[in-house]
Amino acid sequence: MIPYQLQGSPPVSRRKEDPMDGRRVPEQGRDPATSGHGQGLKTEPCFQRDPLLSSPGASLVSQLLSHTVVSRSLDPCTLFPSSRPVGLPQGYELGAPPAEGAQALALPRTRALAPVSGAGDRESLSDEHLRAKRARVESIIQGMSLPPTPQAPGTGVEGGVGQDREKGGEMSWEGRRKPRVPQPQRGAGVAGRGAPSGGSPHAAGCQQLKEQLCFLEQQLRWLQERFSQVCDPGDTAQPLGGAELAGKAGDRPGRDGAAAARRPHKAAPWGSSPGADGPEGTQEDEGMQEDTGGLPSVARVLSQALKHELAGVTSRVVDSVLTSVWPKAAGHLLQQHPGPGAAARGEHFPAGKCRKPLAKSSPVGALGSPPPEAASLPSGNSLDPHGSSFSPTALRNPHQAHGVGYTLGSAVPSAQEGRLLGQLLGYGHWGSPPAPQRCPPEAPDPHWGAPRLRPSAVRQQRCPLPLGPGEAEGDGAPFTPTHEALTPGHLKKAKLMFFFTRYPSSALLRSYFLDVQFSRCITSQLIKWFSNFREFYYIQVEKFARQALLEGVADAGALRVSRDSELFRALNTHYNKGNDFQVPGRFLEVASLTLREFFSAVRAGKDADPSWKKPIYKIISKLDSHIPEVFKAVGCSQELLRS
DNA sequence: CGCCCGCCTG
DNA sequence: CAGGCGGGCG
Repeated sequence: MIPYQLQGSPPVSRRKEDPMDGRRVPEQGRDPATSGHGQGLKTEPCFQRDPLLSSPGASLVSQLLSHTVVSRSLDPCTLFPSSRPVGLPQGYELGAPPAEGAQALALPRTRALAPVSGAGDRESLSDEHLRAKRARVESIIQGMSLPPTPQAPGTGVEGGVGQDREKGGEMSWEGRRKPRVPQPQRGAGVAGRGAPSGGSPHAAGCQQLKEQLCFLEQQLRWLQERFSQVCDPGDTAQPLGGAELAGKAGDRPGRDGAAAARRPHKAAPWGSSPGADGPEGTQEDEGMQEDTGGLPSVARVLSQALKHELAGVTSRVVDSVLTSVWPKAAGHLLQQHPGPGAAARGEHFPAGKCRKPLAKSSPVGALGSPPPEAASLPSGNSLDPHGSSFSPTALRNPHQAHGVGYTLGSAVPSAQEGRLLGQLLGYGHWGSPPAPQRCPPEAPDPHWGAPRLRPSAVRQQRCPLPLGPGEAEGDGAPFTPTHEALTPGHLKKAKLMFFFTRYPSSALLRSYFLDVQFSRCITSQLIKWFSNFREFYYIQVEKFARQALLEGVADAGALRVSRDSELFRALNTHYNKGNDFQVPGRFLEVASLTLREFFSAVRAGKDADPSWKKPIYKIISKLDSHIPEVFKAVGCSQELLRS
């Protein structure tokens, strides 16, 4: 009726927001060197600016070890007793074969925790092992996340850094990103940049691993958290069906209920009032309360199983990292897997103007470059939503640390890592069989990530340790064909990706949907999807912004999107139905900013201008962050459906 | 001209 | 979500 006429009527045809002039603005975020297209397009070499990477391979490891400022109670020395990073005296078997290497490192830690140095009864030490391994992963991740810090293993710097991290959540969002942004190519005089920019060979791999680890850790904790919620007797009187619960926990009152319980106030729709926040803070490591004698046997079993699996996987991840980060030690083992998988998948690119095989340009890698304009963020208080057990660094880094465009070699981290990580996340099947994989055959990987995504596995109550012969690889062909059309699984994946990127370029899409036979049609569809996602997103945000305004909110800065806010729930249920994915904190920041922008704009009456949203879109378009490589996992799309 | 964005409609 | 449309950009 009216609509049509309005639409056509020239006068003030509604609000004809034109696409932002910076059309390619979105690309900006992807192009580390520039914010437009100015100079460097695919300038691979230039991006290796990450401070951490700028140090020679050897010292890289040193840093990993020396920066071991573990969260509370963990003493670096405990983790790495005699192993002195820098010199690495009697070559602490860092490069030792995977499994063993891990053990070697783990033991000391274990001993520290349990004087019962008895390496015999592993069963009873499982917990310690788990913790130890987790601690190690954390420390490594944290270490990698930390600034270059001149080779000062045990200097006081550590302490300072550590504390800083503690406050990580308080640093302003822009403050965290900004630093690296302005950095031109050739290291300016920035202090931290002192380190030479050597060891670029492993740089790429390292960066990716770092990034993936961060992401991985988040997901792991997420899993654990959810797991414990499921098993927690107190968590509503849900029948201990563990498995089934897991699947629904998300939508159902189960989780939300629990959350609500923790935060009764259920603040205003637009978010919780400042100060009154500390989301997961309370139940911190609910997972830590583990073996509480209270857990029903079934739960206990599940708990144990999960712990064991976690331990194993964690251990492997660590090995993987060490191996990649410190190839020298890894001996021949290392072999810079340029990703045969990548090559193999490259063929998926149809003719036309498809980008070159991932092998080089990797628009993806170029991604994550921190938006220069991030400064525009009015966001005063940056949040780190969950000041909980999460190591702040782990949370704040995945999106900024990756910053520099690494990725020169394989855009795909190496089928191996991809696999491991992917499986950890439950994206179990892999179409990339090639992977020269070094994963120990006995690796329980195949089952990993299953706990929640594949209830059946849990239900069977497989024996804790290794793999349950039951469904070994059995289900489904390991080969994922390249789809001609987009499937529901792809849609789901796209939605999750939206949490990282609102304005993906077609190139990026192509690089993340490797199991799809791209065509103009497919590409358009994907782009359309994101367009739709955006539409929904902006509509929601605007709605809440207006609501906040009506409710008398005065300061835009008070607006915040927390995991408890209605807005978040609205968005989450649309992009993350089932709630089986931990929404990256960064998304909350972006959403918060969007909310504030809308709020301010509306309050200022700018909405009178037909294209008042344009500026906002422009801002938001610059906030895309790098999408975890895991999403490239072939089969990921399919697996997602099952969850 | 193709690509993509955003809006609107179904 | 998908179509269709107008529109800006390279």
